[in-house]
Amino acid sequence: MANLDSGMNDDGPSCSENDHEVRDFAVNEASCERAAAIFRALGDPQRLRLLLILEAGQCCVSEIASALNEPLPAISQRLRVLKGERVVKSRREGKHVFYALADEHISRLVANGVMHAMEELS
Amino acid sequence: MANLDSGMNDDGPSCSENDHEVRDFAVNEASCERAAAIFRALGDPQRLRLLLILEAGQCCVSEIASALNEPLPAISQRLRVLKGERVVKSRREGKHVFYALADEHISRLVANGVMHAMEELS
DNA sequence: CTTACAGTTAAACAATCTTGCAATTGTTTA
DNA sequence: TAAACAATTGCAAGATTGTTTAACTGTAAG
Repeated sequence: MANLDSGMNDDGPSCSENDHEVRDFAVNEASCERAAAIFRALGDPQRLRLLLILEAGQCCVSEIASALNEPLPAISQRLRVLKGERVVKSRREGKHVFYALADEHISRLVANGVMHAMEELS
Repeated sequence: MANLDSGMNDDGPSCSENDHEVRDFAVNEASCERAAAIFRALGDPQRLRLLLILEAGQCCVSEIASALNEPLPAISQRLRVLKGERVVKSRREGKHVFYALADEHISRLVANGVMHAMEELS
């Protein structure tokens, strides 16, 4: 990552552009796209509410729908978006499809975001 | 944090609705809105690139613009969005306006998101 | 096979967001 | 005060997103 504090001139950019930076650039480029896609998926109150339910354990679609008191297709759509970004994973069991957060990393991201918000608002 | 593996019944909902949950509901309601707003602000590749620059230290608008090789008004707009959600803060110093990440919490959120993406893509 | 239940998908419409360019504000220096 | 530089704002065009209703698929039970 760039070191902004050093090498700050009055005229030029403070962000040096050496080999290391250039090498990292491609990585960051792809990572930014991916990270932004995840953040975008989390960036909706309704989807986030849904994720908070999954934070407590896996759920099937109709359970989520009744917990959030919303029509089932709406929930299914949101889950589709979340699954498209691999924020949640699903598993069919008989008639039911169970959804869960994709991994611990996502779980932590959600928890951190909401906790930050809660601290702010407290 | 929730334990996903345990507490799953065959018939009933896995998400219990006891007093504790109900009490937390109002808090979560507001927190979701706020957290989603933050995530939404982070959910754009261009804004995230900008934030990665700030991750390394404060910068003025024209520095950011030249580092990202983009027109200054575009950067200013993005900063406005980010500041609107209190993801960044600004400080005027003479002709220049310096921007920085709002706090450590935001910094960690950004770093975690991008690191997750990098690991995924590695 | 048919009924009922669980979930997904499609299409249309509204709403929101992003961007680019031009004009404007604010700040310093001559 | 005028000129130059730094940054912000306004506005229109275009793209993305979210929501809703209805139709469709898949699965188990009668």
